[in-house]
Amino acid sequence: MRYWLMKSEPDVFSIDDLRRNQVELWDGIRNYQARNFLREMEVDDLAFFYHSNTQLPGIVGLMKIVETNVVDPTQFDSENKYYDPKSFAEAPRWQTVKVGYVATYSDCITLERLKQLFTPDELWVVRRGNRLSVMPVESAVAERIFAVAKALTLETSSSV
DNA sequence: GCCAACGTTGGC
DNA sequence: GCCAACGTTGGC
Repeated sequence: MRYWLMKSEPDVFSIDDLRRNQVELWDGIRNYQARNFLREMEVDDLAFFYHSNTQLPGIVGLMKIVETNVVDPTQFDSENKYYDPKSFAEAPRWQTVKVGYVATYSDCITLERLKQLFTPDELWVVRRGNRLSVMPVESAVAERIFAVAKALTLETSSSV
């Protein structure tokens, strides 16, 4: 089982939207490196949900991969923002996954916090100028993120 | 195949 | 809103 981090702009699609829908197709990825990671995903892999391009960027929750190698339908829809006229049904260029809601953390693990805790080699999202929206997270790093999430929850509940 | 121009991402 | 990073496009 592997761990991942996936970015989304909360104005477009947030952890609250995923909680409401429970399962969602992760569409619109049009970067080959990100797509290659999507292709590597397996059912039951876990992915951190990261809010980007927002007031308080950071990890806000957890999701699970529920279906893999899904052809992204938006590539064939000329009305869609993610339409790719160079992709053909016989050989679709863009595959993605369906994700399932697992949890929302009681507090956002902010980018600022992540930068304090992890080196750019450990967690790519803290790399300066990083634009990749889907990336792997090593197990040991994932475990440390889980520990931080747990500590935040305890902090919150004990301060009430 | 090189590289300048351009567009997008995303933190701040 | 600014701008650094960086992927993509297109002329040559």
